[in-house]
Amino acid sequence: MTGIRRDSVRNRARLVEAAREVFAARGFEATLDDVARHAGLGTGTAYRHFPNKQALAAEVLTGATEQIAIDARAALEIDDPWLGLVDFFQRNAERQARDRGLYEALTGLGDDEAQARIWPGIITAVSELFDRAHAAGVLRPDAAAQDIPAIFAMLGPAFEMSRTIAPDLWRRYLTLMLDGLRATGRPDLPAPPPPVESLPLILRAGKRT
Amino acid sequence: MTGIRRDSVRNRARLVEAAREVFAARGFEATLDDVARHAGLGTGTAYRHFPNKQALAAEVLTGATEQIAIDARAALEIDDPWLGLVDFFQRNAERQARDRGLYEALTGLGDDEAQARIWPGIITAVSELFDRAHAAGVLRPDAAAQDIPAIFAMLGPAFEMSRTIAPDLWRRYLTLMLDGLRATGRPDLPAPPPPVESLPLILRAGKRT
DNA sequence: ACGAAACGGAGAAGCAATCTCCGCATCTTT
DNA sequence: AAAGATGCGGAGATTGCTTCTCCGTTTCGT
Repeated sequence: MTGIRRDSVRNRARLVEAAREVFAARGFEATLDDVARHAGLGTGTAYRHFPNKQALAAEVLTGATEQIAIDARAALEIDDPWLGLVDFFQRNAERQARDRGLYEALTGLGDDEAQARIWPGIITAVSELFDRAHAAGVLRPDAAAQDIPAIFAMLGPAFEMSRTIAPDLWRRYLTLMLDGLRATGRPDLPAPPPPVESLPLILRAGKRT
Repeated sequence: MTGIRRDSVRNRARLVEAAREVFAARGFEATLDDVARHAGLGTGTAYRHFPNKQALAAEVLTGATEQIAIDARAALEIDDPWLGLVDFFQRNAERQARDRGLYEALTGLGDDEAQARIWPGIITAVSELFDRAHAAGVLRPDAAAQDIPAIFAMLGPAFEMSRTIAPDLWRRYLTLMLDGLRATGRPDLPAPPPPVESLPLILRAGKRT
């Protein structure tokens, strides 16, 4: 009887690491072949360790996604309700700006179950941030927690620009939107926020069929 | 010698009309076959009248794109500098919300020459709107004309949501961003606006290679 | 040194879009 | 009304991917 081969274990780890880098840089459009090559391994090896791209992606994203809800809770520790909100958005935007795969997983382009699993937790956690800010009167009264996925979706193009133009450019546009969210005597927002049931649709919007 | 056949002329017109509808609804991902079928014609007919999809798209977009610069000039007729700016954004967003093909043509996903042809005119026209608003002190001082394409790019996801959730939803997020642009004692924007030379890159960002 | 396990990468298989081809239908002209 | 020219239709050839398999060769563990 033979034991577990050391090279096999090492190659699996290399694949995961390569996938992390490749998906972050190019999103899920990258092929498993791309990942394998980047890991210095053959295609066959990639397919022996993972049945398909989704499986590998799932492995890579676990943790990255949990982090989001953790961040939301951390933001609640910050005393100033406004700064807490800003902190949440900045932390998460920062990650997504660096990781295209993460952005795609959170908004529509990745796989569906992942989204369904992740967002409810985020919304719940962030709703508290919103409630607190509303109570303190620092957030415009007509802003709602349902606006969060929409805001992240809109940041997507800003992340892309950041990649090609200047790494920090997204901060400019996030600030613009956050300033729009502030409560300082401006007109009411037109149109109600999207209904909660349509959250999945918000995220799917833009997904090319 | 034979004259021009009437059915041929009519079919060409039908194709253009069908293309207008199909591209508006589904963007340029639609195939020429799709357009032909929607026109009630065969694929071959489509390819006889237009060498390829781009040619048809060009025909459909002429006019729609000129309209934008016209709108910008019209907005200058409005006395209130702020309202003029809002008017410009709203008119254009409205068109793009209804016409996915137009949005794609203006931002990165369409064909490149079209963009190069259109944007300079827009920027020039809108720069005046910005200058006027800056002079009146109604626009945050650190906002620049280069931010316009970026803002439109970010509205893209909002347009998609509007299509699937509520037709007016984009107004909510446009207002959010415009409110962020307003001059009412808020912190400076981080990161400078993208340099003018990088405008094409801004629009290309998000274009999948 | 031997057998089991894993590797590599060419290429099979599948898929989707673009575009061609030619027998058939429809027009215009006389 | 007949004839020739022109346009139509849509099946399928072509092209360009990506996904995934297969098996001769290499590397590992005992």
